[in-house]
Amino acid sequence: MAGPAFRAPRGTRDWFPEDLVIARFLEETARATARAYRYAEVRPPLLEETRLYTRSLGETSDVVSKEMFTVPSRADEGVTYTFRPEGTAGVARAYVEGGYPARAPFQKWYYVGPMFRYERPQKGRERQFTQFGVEAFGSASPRLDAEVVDLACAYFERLGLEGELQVRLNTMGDSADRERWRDALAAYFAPQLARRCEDCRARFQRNVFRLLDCKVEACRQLNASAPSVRAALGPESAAHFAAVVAALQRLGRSVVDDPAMVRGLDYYTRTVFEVHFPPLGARSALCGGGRYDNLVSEVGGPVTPAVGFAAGFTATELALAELGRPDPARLERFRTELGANVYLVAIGTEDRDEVFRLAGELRAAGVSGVDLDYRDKSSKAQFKEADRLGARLVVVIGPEERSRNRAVVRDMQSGTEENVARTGVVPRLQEVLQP
RNA sequence: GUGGGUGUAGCUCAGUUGGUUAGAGCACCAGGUUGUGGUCCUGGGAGUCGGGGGUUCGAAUCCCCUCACUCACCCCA
Repeated sequence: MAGPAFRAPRGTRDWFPEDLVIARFLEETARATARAYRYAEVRPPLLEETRLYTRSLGETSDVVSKEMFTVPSRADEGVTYTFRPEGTAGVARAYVEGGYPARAPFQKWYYVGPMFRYERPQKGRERQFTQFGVEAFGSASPRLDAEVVDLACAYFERLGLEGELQVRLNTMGDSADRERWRDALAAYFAPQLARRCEDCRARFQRNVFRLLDCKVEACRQLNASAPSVRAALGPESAAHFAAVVAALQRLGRSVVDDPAMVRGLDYYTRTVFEVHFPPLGARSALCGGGRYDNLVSEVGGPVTPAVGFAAGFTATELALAELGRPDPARLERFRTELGANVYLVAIGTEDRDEVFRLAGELRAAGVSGVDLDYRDKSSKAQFKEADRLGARLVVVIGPEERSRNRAVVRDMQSGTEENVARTGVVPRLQEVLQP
């Protein structure tokens, strides 16, 4: 056979029913966790005007400079749209456009859905991937930062990654602090560029903060005495950071203070954090987030403090698979839905119409997972199919049953059969499947 | 964008120093006598060996190109 004529675009994949078992687990756990903290779902479009991203994420960010899926507008010359590479900018735009700043400024929202980045695919990274994110608008309280971090942790715990989660926390300061820090870093790094790696020299032009998380050993040593953001913090930012740590402690969350952690997007202010699962080694980061007090005003709204995070399903799914979590029993519910509850078997060709009619009655009565054979299989093969689909019950109708207006109901687990009146089949099945 | 690895049945793979009709396991389908699953047995369908070109009497096997996938770097979820 020749290869398929069409393939899914590079970096994308098809989610087949059996793959959706884990995807739905991730998604429904996300919804349940968000609900526990009273975050409500929001669904902005998958595309936004390109300039929303160049404006909010920063022209020099990698995402904007080389990873956007952009399409032209057919109507407006010069306007382009971009498939969302992340969720926060679009949600912030929707928050403003929906009029929330004036009528109900405090909002706790979450979203689950696909994001797109034009990158070279590799392990744990795709061009289309799903993110679960939360955004809380309208409060600068450090307790809200703590709640968001706590929610992120709770999510991973509910997924089965409990026990060894690590929260790494840092602050980027407010705008003024950040400027001071940037200048200090530039002044410190400039004279040592010759001794640093090529990537660092490139980063120096693009984003000085990024030199801090270089992995090259020589660079790391040079980083050890780099000016800390803490020295550049004004009293308010310093107090905020301390209050976030304290609030997290009140929730029983201890954090790792990581002054070298910086995030790639321009909109972060003050709190930034990542949740890691150290047993995963190099790829231990499960989610990232932080506070973005300037973003809402950046996209046209009034100055509005906000904080949030986003977790990628790809990395999380990988983590779960590598660790053999969660317990398979917890996925059983999703897997069961792929199979049948009731399978109807027709003995002879002339019984098929009656079986088909019964299927209609059962579905109309609200019984779920009702299926039957459509491929003219032998009765034996029909039973085999029922077994493969995990049917709890099989209803058999043959010439004998039809002539006497009866049907046989077989319990596939015990193997016991009972002969019931044809009119009693629906109530009987409802009764058995009820508990 | 830069580098490495891999491409043989639906899936996981084998295929000896290039030698006749390319194999296994799983999966799938059908049987193992009259209307019944899970085990077992038998049989079956299915691959232009990623694609193209070259070397050779002969290529899945050697060479070149190309595509795809994959891993790493950059960056990130």
